[in-house]
Amino acid sequence: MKLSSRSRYGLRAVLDLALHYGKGPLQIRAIAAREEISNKYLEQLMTILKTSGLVRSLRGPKGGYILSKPPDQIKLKEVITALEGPLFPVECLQHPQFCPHCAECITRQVWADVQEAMLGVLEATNMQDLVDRVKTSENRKA
Amino acid sequence: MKLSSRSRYGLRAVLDLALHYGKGPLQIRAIAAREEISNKYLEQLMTILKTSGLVRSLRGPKGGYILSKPPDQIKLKEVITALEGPLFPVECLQHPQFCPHCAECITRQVWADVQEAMLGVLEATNMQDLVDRVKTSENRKA
DNA sequence: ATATAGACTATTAAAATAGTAGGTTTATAG
DNA sequence: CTATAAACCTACTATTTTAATAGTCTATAT
Repeated sequence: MKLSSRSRYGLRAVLDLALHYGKGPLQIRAIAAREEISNKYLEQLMTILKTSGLVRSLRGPKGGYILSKPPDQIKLKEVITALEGPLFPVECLQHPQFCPHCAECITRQVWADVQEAMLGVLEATNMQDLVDRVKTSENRKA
Repeated sequence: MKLSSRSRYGLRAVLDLALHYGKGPLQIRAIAAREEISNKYLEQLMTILKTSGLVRSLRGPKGGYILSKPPDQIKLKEVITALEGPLFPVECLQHPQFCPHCAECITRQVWADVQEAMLGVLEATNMQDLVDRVKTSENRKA
């Protein structure tokens, strides 16, 4: 029941982009350095995020990546789903035919409750919320 | 972010034991047949549950497994933790030294929120709750 | 032109997962 | 006392996923 590094790194990269929203593109190299992720691995994550439509890329010198929407319009759920795939704790919630017991399975209801609890958090929070948290935490420090 | 089959099967096995609580031991063969799990694989799961103290075993003919406490004293969290290991969506929540950014990491707070939401469900529900749900769902059918 | 930066394709080492196989021990029923 | 039922124990294995790494190709700003 662990999240992949893909999602951990990816969310940090998106937060980095959100912190720079409106200030031009960020390069992989810069993000990777700040977040201490391998250049090449981050490249793959950015490709995933680009395919999902969350970020846009600009090629060539002075290129890089930008968010395709303002941070307050990006729910965490979108980011994590893009990176991690559909957020089902068990296969049978997504594909009932996966298990012949689905119709009457009581444990399946439990997993539905768990899923709902998780999604509740990820739908209630957007990238701007995280940006704000970063800024207040930086003020506290200063 | 998927639960292992270990946990899915294991919880179903524990629920099976809970449904028969007080009526003597259940054999692996019987549980495996009802839940459509391989005998040998279920055997491993029962060993895990036994090591964690959730079930007790009786050897020899007419032996089998029983819950070591009444169903209303077994929270789902105990069962899942026994099978799945500690329920941390990211390593750095459990071991802050895992990542050098932990102190100031805002995404880490998100994962803490997600964890709290999940654990909320798993701590609020016990095995007797599931037994009750099975019984009401059976009554509805009849 | 040329340097910069993303895009694409392939490979890989390590770990986890979901089993399978087969023999050993223990307790009970007859 | 002996046959048998059942848990117990050790080992193996095929598959998948993960987290990268490597190298080449393409677009573009200056």
